[in-house]
Amino acid sequence: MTPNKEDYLKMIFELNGTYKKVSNKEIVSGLKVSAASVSEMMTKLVKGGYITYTPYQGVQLTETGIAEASILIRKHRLWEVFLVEKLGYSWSEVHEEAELLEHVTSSTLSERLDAFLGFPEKCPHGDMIPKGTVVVDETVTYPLSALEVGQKACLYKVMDEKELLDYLIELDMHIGESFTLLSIGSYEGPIKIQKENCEIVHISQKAAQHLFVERLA
Amino acid sequence: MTPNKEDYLKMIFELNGTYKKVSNKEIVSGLKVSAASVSEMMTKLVKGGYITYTPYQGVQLTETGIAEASILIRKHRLWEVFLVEKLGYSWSEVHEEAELLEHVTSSTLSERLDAFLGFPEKCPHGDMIPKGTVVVDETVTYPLSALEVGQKACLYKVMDEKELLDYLIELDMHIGESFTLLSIGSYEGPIKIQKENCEIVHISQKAAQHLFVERLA
DNA sequence: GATAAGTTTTAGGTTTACCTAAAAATATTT
DNA sequence: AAATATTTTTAGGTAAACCTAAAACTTATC
Repeated sequence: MTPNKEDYLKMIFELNGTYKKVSNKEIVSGLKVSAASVSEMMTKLVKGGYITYTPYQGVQLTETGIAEASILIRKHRLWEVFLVEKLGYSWSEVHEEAELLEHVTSSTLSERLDAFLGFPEKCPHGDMIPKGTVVVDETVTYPLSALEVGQKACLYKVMDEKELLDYLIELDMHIGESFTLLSIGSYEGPIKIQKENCEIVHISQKAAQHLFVERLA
Repeated sequence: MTPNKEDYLKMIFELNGTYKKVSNKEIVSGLKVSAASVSEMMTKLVKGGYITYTPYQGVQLTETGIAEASILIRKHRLWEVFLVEKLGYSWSEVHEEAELLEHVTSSTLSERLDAFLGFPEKCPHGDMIPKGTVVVDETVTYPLSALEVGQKACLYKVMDEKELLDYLIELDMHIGESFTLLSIGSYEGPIKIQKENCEIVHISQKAAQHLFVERLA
């Protein structure tokens, strides 16, 4: 897919480069490029003032870097809302399309799109849509796998990964849906939850690690 | 802007490469790249089977080339409709945005966009939107500059060029608008036309060469 | 603390777009 | 037809992404 500077910045952002150092290794697996390419790009991003770099330690976004990444993420998420709400895409299909659209979106276009969509707060996966270049505080969430039995929670966001999204559609689970954790299987067995309509759903441990929930009273 | 193969094909199409040979020179000015670059790209397009090339004579699109170009033009024009009708752009602003969007539009996306827009027939500049890969016959039009005094005509399409489009907005002229030609100034003087609301408009000869009209009875 | 394992960097090369400048081919003018 | 002008091609180079393989550095293990 040939990521460019913008993609690197976004990846660093997604790996929490806003508040901690991110290793080259993480970027390598995130973008599926060679370690050499990452190393080379980090040098360029330092020159551009987007990141600070401690060799062998990792990179962290500067203010400029955070702003750049936020703008891109904003565009990405606005397109996702558009694709789902206006064009009838399912939320598991939108990521790849948005990935391409984001890079050719002028600021004028993103502002008008935002207005057209009625200034949405969140993308279809439940992530906040940054306003301007300001990074929005995300709600405190936990992986579903970290909950205790009996805890009531609400599905808040989902890692943006096609297979996982398809799996959720199969399970008929949606963002914003509340449920109570019934039991956690041993030996990697599935987690059992009960939805508000009393339906019982079995979720693999692996998926549970990528589903983020808000604890409810 | 760094045109790629798709842009070259589209440019050849727009220079009527469907039914006649197009010179390198024309492509040079159309895409604002060096003659060397055009020459190099033509070699590649021949290898890909998109064009036939007679050295020093010019290029012509093959069936494959026509199909590729039509798909791209379809995407371009659908985006233009979207930008004007849904996002409130004026028709003089949409070309550049659509130019970028068209390249990142999957066939799924273009089909869904088409449906969302209600299967429009024409883009905001009055050009037909190709359906699938089939090239649609364009209505027979003439440059406004070729009309005779007294002829009634209808503005059908406009060369997609920002300055010209802005000029038309200034003159309050719109696609589909009917008028009668009153007089043609000598010494490159303006052409005078009378709109249906009786308003009289003066159009420069230069603009008149880039405005295409349908003759009315 | 020495060895092994893992990570990052450097070195050297590829691709695909671009370019300028000069050579070759064609077209036009005298 | 010869000279001039225009257009196209070729030759040689740049830029920004990529890569593999080997060297350098850091961390973990024995």
